[in-house]
Amino acid sequence: MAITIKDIARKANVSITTVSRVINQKSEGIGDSTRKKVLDIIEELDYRPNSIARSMITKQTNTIGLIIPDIRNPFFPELVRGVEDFANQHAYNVFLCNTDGEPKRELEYISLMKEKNVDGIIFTYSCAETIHQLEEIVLDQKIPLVLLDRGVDDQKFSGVSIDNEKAGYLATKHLLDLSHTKIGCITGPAQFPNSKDRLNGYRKALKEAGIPFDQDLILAADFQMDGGYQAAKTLLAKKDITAIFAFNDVMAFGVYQAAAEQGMNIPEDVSVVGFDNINYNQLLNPKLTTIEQSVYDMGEISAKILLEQITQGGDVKNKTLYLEPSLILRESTKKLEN
Amino acid sequence: MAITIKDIARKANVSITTVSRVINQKSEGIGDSTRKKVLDIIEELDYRPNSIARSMITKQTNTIGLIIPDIRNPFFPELVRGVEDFANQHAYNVFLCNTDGEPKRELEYISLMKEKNVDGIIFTYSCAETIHQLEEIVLDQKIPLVLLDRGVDDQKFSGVSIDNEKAGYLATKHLLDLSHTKIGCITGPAQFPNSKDRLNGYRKALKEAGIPFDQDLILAADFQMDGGYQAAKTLLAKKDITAIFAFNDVMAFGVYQAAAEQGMNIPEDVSVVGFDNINYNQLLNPKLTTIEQSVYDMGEISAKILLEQITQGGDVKNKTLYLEPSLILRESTKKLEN
DNA sequence: TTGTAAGCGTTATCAT
DNA sequence: ATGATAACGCTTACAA
Repeated sequence: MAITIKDIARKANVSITTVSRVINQKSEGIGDSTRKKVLDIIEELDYRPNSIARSMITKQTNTIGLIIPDIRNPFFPELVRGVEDFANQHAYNVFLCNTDGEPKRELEYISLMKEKNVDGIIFTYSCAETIHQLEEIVLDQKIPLVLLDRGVDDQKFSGVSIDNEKAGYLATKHLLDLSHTKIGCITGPAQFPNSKDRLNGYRKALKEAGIPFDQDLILAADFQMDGGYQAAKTLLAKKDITAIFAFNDVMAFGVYQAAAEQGMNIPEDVSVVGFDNINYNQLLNPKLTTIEQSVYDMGEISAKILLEQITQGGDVKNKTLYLEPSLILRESTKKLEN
Repeated sequence: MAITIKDIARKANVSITTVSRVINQKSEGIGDSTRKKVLDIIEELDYRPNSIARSMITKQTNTIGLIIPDIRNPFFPELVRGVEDFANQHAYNVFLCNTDGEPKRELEYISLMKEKNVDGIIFTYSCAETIHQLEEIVLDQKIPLVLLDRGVDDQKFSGVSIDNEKAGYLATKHLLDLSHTKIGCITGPAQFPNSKDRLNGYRKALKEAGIPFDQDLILAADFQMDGGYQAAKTLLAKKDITAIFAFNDVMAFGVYQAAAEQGMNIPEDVSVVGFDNINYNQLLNPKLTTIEQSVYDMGEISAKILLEQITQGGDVKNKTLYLEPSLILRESTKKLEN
């Protein structure tokens, strides 16, 4: 049997109330000698208050839920770390949940987290439809929630994301500046807001340069390497494309594979721009030019916003933050010679 | 105010006991009509029992702690996923904790997990000393714990790991078979049991081949890319080394960098073997020959063992499992011409 | 088949 | 400055 506040009280000849007071550092009204006595006994017995019992009363668990598609996607470890570090610094623990982007599991985890009485949730969703149901589940119970990365709805929830449109614009502009005009695009799933926004940036850059938008140059994939590979194969085959903009680095890896298979060199035959700047991608040959998003920061900031909402309680205003993307120039893009 | 078992009871005109019974699916003694009535109301009000309150009584939280050095190390996402999947399938949630291998944080997290009343802990430690303190903290309270990956102590705790000695042997043997005799070794921190075991395998292979062991060929690093890079620089400079065995892939990446800097080609000038077979390393040029460990499986198995211990309660025998490593032949090793 | 009541380990309220 | 006691929301003997 674990040792409880009662044991401390008994051994110190005080009431459990007193013990509770010294544990919670109530400054008011405790004799110095009593405090010391209690503290000593706590130390001696190595007593730790049972946080479950505490939670019952305080309605706080010092726990947050972090729901993401898949930690194996190299984008997420950095993000998770940002969340966990900030949370831990503020005495919170984090439940990690992988949904694989399946709507059913997304909803299940949300429910589960509610059942476990987390103080708040950070959620990277995959399915737009989930968001609607979220409102029912979360909104009326006022459990703080911040949407992370995949599109953000600044009406109903707080959110953190990069400025995806700007990012799409930057990447495309870079290729245009290198005289490319036939720029293939491998997007994420069409319904993802982040994909839409990046594509908007792409169109904007094109329009600015007076180049017509060609739907045939756009292929949707799944943010996986093989998806990028398949899409690249199609793009490289059927069009006189001189550059490809992949909406994440992992898919850009697939482009590398497809190019190698077809005996095309990067960047001589085709320029490639990625997205995310995940670790170790500078090991690629040639090194990948890509869009950097401060993933760790995103995680940290989302945790910060969440904890603010938690501590401020009830009716805080939602807050949506957009981080600045930037272009990392490496070796996979090259001016088009003619 | 969230809705409780009382609300259900009141609305159904039954006692909370009855409600509790139908929630927990006690087969015994509940009238079909009552059950249906209660179920309907639960559905209607979308009631979920408060797991905190439940935990107070049952002494179970359906929660486990997973303590690792750093999720950003590409070895861990796969492992974490294995744990989380298995846990989730059995209605457990997992707290993710990153220690950066700092002994202080390792201990803190263990304590924290105890305070949060997790049902068990999966622990990848970094500091041998931590293990001693673990005994005090964990053993006398019989909180189930399984040691993962970094060395295993089959006396006091359960554990899951690959057969590191065999892995070291396999890698070294492969290089010996290719006629290499001057084989540099970049190990992990010297005190890590997994490093020691891998080195033992290296020695064993050498001995078998009748080649003397040379301590100067062995450099300890930190499992990070830069550590591998530094060590490789030293090794490549001072010795007529023709092959390097790095104790993880990330350090092998560092070897690639160092080799490139010194204008050495892999595998023509130096053969390289890695360890872990992390994702995307086949994107390296040349593709990395490495030791495969079934990381996902390790995670899954550790979760399985942990849950067994949890459900069997009290005095289960500790269980230590060693998985089989295997050599993945790719392009970074080559027969030594002479 | 159903209900009453005790109790889990805390904190919060109100006395003393 | 300290203590008695009622919660918190549930499960579980023990009754009925």
